[in-house]
Amino acid sequence: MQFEITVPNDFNYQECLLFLNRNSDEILYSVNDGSIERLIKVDDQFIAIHVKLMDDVLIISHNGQEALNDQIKKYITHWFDLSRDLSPFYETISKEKSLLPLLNFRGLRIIGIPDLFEALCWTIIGQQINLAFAYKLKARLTTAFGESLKSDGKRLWHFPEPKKLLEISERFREENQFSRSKVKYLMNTAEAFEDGTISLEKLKELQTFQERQDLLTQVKGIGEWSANYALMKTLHQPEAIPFGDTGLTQALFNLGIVEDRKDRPAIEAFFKTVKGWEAYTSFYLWRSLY
DNA sequence: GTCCAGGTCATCG
DNA sequence: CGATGACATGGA
Repeated sequence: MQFEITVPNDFNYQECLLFLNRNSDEILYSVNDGSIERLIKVDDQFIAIHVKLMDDVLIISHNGQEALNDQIKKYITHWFDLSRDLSPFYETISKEKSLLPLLNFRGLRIIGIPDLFEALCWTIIGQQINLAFAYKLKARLTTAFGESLKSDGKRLWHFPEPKKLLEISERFREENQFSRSKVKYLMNTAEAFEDGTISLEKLKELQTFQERQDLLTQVKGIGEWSANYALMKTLHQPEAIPFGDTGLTQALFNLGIVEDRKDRPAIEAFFKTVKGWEAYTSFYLWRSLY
């Protein structure tokens, strides 16, 4: 099955691919010759999708029923944040001299994580270790507990369901170099999904950013950084700022926006100048690091 | 060996 | 409250 998505203004496929391709240990999708493959879950079914760009149109092919086209389109739209008008963002950063370098990445969109559970687990995996190692850990966790499907001779992987992560054993932890706290936090999160404390629906029902952050940080292991990261990547909340992020503070320092990377008030003051576009500014600041 | 990495929690004063 | 140490391990 195949269908098309017309891309919006200010969409740069190459910039998005560059982000997707930043680590070769990524296991949840693959990028080859400008096309992307991924195993996604829609309507409780696992569907292998293939995305490429031709003449400003995204061509989506998949191995599911035609009836799923709408939901798959929704998934892609969320993943690449295609429904956002970025022109006000570029206006905003154009007014800040220190942010002009970010205009080089015009057309880059926040690459989302449509699955809330995956997003939260990814934040836990990434806490306090370097990204390269984090990708390795994610791959180990996924191949041990995730779902997979063979498509064109290649195995595609889907992040584990909450229930599966409750099976993590001490032996797995040791053999795969997870710290005790990471495993504890992952299982806390899995439990919160299993018992209904946290769900995407519940999160969406809450009206304010603060309420949403509070719900997520109820889980031991999800702190401010993790909650805000998930709100940025899964709910596309424009005001989400990953405070405490080392990459973010590094980028702010590099651009001469803060002198002291730990100066939280200075960082908060800076973000007031990009109000409504805090998440996008953060994402572009990360982009400025490579 | 040292330092840091897309943090978080518990425990102080 | 804000500060501080523990946690845990790969990679530069």
